[in-house]
Amino acid sequence: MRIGQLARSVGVNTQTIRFYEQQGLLPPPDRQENGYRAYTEKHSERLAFICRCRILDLSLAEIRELQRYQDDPHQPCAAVNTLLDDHISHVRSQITALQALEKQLVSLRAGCSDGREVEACGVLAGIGKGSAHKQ
Amino acid sequence: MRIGQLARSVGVNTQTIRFYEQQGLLPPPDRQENGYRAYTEKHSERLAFICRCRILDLSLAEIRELQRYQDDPHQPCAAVNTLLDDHISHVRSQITALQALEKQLVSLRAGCSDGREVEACGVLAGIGKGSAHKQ
DNA sequence: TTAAAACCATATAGTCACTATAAGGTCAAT
DNA sequence: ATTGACCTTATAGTGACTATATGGTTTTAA
Repeated sequence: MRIGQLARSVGVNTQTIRFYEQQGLLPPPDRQENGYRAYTEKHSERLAFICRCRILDLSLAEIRELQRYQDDPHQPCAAVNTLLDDHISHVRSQITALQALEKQLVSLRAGCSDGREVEACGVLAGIGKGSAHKQ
Repeated sequence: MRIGQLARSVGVNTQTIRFYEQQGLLPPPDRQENGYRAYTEKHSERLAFICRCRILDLSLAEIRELQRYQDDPHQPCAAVNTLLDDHISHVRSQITALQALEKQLVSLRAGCSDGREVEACGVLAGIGKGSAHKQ
């Protein structure tokens, strides 16, 4: 299978596949006589795994770690669970931060309705005062 | 005021201030005889405004836009409100996406408890199957 | 047969908002 | 005289790609 076919079948673009190879996430495939990359079903599965991890918003470093577990399957799986638990708390704290942000933005927005001049705009005035320091 | 004092007073680091200058967010200050940047109160206010916008997670491009409104205060402020409304919907869709992601991760995590070998791990198996395509 | 299109290759630069490093000049205090 | 804190510029690194440039190969159509 050439790179274009693999890309279409998994739904990524070809540069991304080369990028994953360069990053050590996808093993370098054999080459055809003309130098084209020749992929096998194994590559396709590995790439699909990477894509599903990315959908779960795992970083490439986390994916590399999961791959090390896959490649040595007789370890205890506690580390995998820990990785996922950490990722879940990461996602949760992102959600919390964004919800606080949303509240702030909505209250700022409530300070102005259209039809004024910028000079009298409650939104710009609202940003202009208040604390500039992060927590 | 020199760059270090400004940085301390607003709570950013000096490179960030130079970066904002280079990006056109902070006007280039006059220089002392030795070439050191000499900031005024205006700069301090402008920098504080930028910081508050960044806390609200506005992009540098959005901040540049807001500054254009500040610098020409006799326009209608509808554009400011629109910018903020767009930003609020952006934040909301981030929240929604992360909540869906959290659900997915939690259900994946439920598929395994510790004490197994990686080979039998429900988490890795769970990532290994399912769709790899983004919507 | 030839020419266009679709494909493949590598290398390099750009995105965003910084942060870090290198290499050096200036100033106050010891 | 030298240490340390400050300032300067320029350049590279972060993460996960995406885009561009330049050129070779293969397939398809006129």
